[in-house]
Amino acid sequence: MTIDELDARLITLLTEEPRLGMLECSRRLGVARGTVQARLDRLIDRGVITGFGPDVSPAALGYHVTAFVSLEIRQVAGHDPVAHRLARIPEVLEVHTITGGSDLLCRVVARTNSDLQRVIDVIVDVQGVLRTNSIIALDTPVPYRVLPLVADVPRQEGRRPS
Amino acid sequence: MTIDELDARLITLLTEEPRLGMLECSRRLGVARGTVQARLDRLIDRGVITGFGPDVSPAALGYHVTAFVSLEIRQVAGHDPVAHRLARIPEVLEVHTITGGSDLLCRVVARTNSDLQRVIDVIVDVQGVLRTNSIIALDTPVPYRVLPLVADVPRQEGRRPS
DNA sequence: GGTGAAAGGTCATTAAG
DNA sequence: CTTAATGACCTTTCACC
Repeated sequence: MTIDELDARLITLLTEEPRLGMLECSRRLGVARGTVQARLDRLIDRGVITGFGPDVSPAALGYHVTAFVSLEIRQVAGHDPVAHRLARIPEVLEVHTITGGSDLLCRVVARTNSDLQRVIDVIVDVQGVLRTNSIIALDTPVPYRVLPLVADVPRQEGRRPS
Repeated sequence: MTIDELDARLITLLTEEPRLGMLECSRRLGVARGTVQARLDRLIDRGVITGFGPDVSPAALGYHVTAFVSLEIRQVAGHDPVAHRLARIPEVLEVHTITGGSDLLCRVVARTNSDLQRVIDVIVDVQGVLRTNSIIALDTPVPYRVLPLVADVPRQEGRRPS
């Protein structure tokens, strides 16, 4: 249940040049085209690759403010109902249930700081939300990425073959 | 500097069925193929779409633990040097500079809870890091998504035409 | 390995801001 | 007048059998 070095190279290649065809991939990787196709299919139905969706930048859409909002909620029948209501807010990009003093952590975007106030007001109005605490992301020196992880997996396996 | 309804429909379509060709897109959207291509190109070089990379699931690679680690750092000449060093750790998927009591917020993954301890140890060893505080994400009821936001932008523009 | 089907580019025409 | 959409044509390239 893991990936080998060829898989890692394939993922890396596809990440760097996503619009590459299978044939081009096979040439660059130095393997047969059928191999590439088979590897890709396996990665997809093993759930390693979940999709090829276009990556959209909220900032380019005018949402220049990112914040992490932690919520305390009324804990009745699980956290799910609150999370479900939060999911209906477009500016809420992500929700986690967490350990520590708070119950939920949301990643939120807004057009401006005062727009963030509006979004937070919407969140506070969600039934079951008791308190919020917001932290603004001023800058993102390391944007989300998984490539280093992908490249690392085969090396770890190499050291400790399962 | 925003997107219209056709752009939103195109992004939505491509997100739901990423392996669609331009021709198929044009058919589904009811516009000419050249239009789809032109729109896509414009979205890409306006920075709205940043890439088509394969979405990799860390969980499928064996990294079942996600945590948010906030750091206090020695504030010398900017936060950049520390962030730069953090970027060399594969398990660190994301780094933000933030407001509030801490200076940096990292999204981190690990194979297990005790593996998380190892990763945190690596982070603590980074030069300039004074203190860490970790919050584990137990569950993710709303995984990262931008589609609702994308669908919302044209509607907002429609209401308040610029 | 061959074949049908797209991608990707250019162009002239037309429409709309 | 500028910008965008359209349909037509063409060549290269790929996906599938």
